[in-house]
Amino acid sequence: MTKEMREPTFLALAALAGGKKHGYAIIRGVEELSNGDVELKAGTLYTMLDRLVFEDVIEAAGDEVVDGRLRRYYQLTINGASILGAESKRRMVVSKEALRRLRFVEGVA
Amino acid sequence: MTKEMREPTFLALAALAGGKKHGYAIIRGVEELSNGDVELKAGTLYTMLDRLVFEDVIEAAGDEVVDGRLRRYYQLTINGASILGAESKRRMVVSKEALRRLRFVEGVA
DNA sequence: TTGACATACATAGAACATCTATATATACTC
DNA sequence: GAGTATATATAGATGTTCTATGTATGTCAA
Repeated sequence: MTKEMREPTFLALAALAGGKKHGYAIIRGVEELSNGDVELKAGTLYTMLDRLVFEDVIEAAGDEVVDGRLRRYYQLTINGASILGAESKRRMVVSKEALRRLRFVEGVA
Repeated sequence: MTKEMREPTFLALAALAGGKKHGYAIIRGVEELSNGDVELKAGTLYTMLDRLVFEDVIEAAGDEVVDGRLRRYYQLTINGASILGAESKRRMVVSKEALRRLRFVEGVA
């Protein structure tokens, strides 16, 4: 099967879909995208960024120093944007179908 | 954060949204739901079923013997249907937003 | 009749992303 | 001086999934 993309990864990539961001901004972006109910952990994020760079899904997009603190920017690669697009579409199709089926069962949705 | 629901679990619950199914039928259902690109492994499924019963997301729905082979049926609980509904809606919102953002960046989607 | 494949359930151990916890450091506010 | 926000980083624990294997029946083709 196509390897599973886990939720925190999907949300981080979705956060980057709006343009380049540094790590901490991705954490904020994920929080915003999920209406506050997903708080990406720092430990998860920085490990993930290394992995995604290695997999050519994202790439470094310049460093910056603001208030004496380093900001390391990242952006989607072409490949990464394509992967995120495909994953988003796949998720929409399955989610829609799940909701459709639930409505046949009872008034759950 | 709300605990992550992993992809195989989501697909299995979506397969059950259409009504009760036995284990092997869930594997087929997931394959169908994903247009053949996700093959839920037997080891994953039977472990998962035990876990989901324990968590009150699904429940046993009767055993049957067909051609000398046991079929153990499962169905969503009220709780499980509600969880699946919420998860599906959440996924749709995020996926839609990701696609919207990608279109602003370039013609990827 | 042997071999392959579909059906059907089950368990043990490995792999791996995420989580918890911790560390470092600056700036602002109470 | 304590707490919170910003910002990155690493070590170790957790837990779902994966790989591999086992058992067993029925069907179809070589």
